[in-house]
Amino acid sequence: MQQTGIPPNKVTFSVVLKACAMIPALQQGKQFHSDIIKSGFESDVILGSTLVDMYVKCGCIEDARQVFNNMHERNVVSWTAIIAGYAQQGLGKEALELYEQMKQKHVQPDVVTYVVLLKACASIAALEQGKQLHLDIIKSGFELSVIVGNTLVGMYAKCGSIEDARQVFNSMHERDVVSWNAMIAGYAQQGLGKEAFNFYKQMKQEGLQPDIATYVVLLKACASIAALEQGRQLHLEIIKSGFESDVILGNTLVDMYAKCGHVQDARRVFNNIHELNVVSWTAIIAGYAQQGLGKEALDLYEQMKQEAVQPNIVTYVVLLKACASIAALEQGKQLHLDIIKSGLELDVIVGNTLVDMYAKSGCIEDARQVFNNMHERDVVSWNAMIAGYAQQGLGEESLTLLEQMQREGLKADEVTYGSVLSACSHSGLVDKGCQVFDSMCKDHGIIPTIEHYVCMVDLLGRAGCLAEAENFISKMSVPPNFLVWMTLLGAAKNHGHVEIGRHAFGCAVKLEPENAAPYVLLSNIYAAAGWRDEVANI
DNA sequence: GTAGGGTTAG
Repeated sequence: MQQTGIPPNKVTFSVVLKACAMIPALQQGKQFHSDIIKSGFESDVILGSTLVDMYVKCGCIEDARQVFNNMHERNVVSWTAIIAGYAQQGLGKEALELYEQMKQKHVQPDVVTYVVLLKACASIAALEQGKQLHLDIIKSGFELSVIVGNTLVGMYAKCGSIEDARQVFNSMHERDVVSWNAMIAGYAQQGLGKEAFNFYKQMKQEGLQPDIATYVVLLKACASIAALEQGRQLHLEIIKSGFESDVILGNTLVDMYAKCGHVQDARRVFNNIHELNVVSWTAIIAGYAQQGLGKEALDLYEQMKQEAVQPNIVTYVVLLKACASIAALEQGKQLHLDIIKSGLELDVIVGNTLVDMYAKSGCIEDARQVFNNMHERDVVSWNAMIAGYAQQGLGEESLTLLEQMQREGLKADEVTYGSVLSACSHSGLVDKGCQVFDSMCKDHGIIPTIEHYVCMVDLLGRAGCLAEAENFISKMSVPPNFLVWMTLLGAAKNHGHVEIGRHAFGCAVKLEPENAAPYVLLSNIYAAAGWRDEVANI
């Protein structure tokens, strides 16, 4: 067209931008953007909205925002396009903030706006805001739309409120296969595999045909509860339905078999996928890694590279976890280089996984270096580093990091405190550990888990404060479990404390009468004390 | 003849 010299008009540009969004093709999109400016169509509201959508679909939310900010005129479509962009990137907070601005400008939301806002809530599990939107939707009468109903079901399910999802589903005037899929997916996400299958049965009874997404969500339900037999049954149905060549379904089957512990079956499905993509490779690599077969996982990575499939963030995370599980430091370092080459080292999740890999491989200095070089750190980053110090028994360092993290305004969570307490215990920092525990409960409002209690008993017990440990157990807000008593019993053994040992033994045996471990420890205590008859008796 | 939306893979 350009060769014939016919000048493109607004409609032409609109159509080609849509093509760029579909592929997606950022470079060509940018070229058209500059052509639009040259042609003087810049201020057209339709082209502006299309440009926003093109940048969104190409993953460039910043460029989309810039176009949006420079628009002379903005209507509901323009606002919806940019809000959808933030929602798709998982930036639900920013999306909801834009909605507030939109209302201030007196632009009325329509059905599509509500759909993308609900998706924004789903992306950040903002249940309260989702409920408020639900009320607005009812007021506007949009709840009769099937798409709105389906989105509400998905929003409630992703926010963890499966009851609300069910209520919306039941009240819907019209349902299609997506409605059923959304409900089944909701149950699968919550690990409620049985309910998911009940819905599937009901769906078929009502005469609806399952589609590819139905099978995908059902297989996820199987994976979540390791229901191998139902997974096999579905596999047969998929073959009968003719969907077996679908790559997404194939990848989901690989994942289902792997999560059910049948990596051989996973491999068989993998070998039959016609067009293996990065997800297929990642799924099978993750399958081997989850089974503790780190070497096989790394071998597959080599094959993947030979097939010229480009790994992405998820692939690297899975591979680093495989390295960490077998402490394969050399391969981990090689992966680190590959990650730097691919430009993905700035991703927070990748950084966190690198810290964890180095720490688990015993290279605390390398872990710290990655940690220091990270551009952005979240609570997981700090937890990974602190856990590394805890594993090395470096109590002071973990305490310093806890303080530093709090100074930087991050909230330590139960995982952080678990690591810090464990580090204190291994370093003999009794007073510090007790202070941290008190501060965790009183200043930070964290309810201690049984793991925290075990740590505290270990901390006191190791230091020889057995009476304090026993007293601590008597004041716990949850009933002490077997491990708590075993920890006290172990401490009693190490410090030759017969009375407390007997008490801990009695409580442990009450909880797990079949377990031989308490008997072994108590007999050791008696033996050390020279009580031969008691040893024989036990 | 032109713009934004629902379920679904690692």
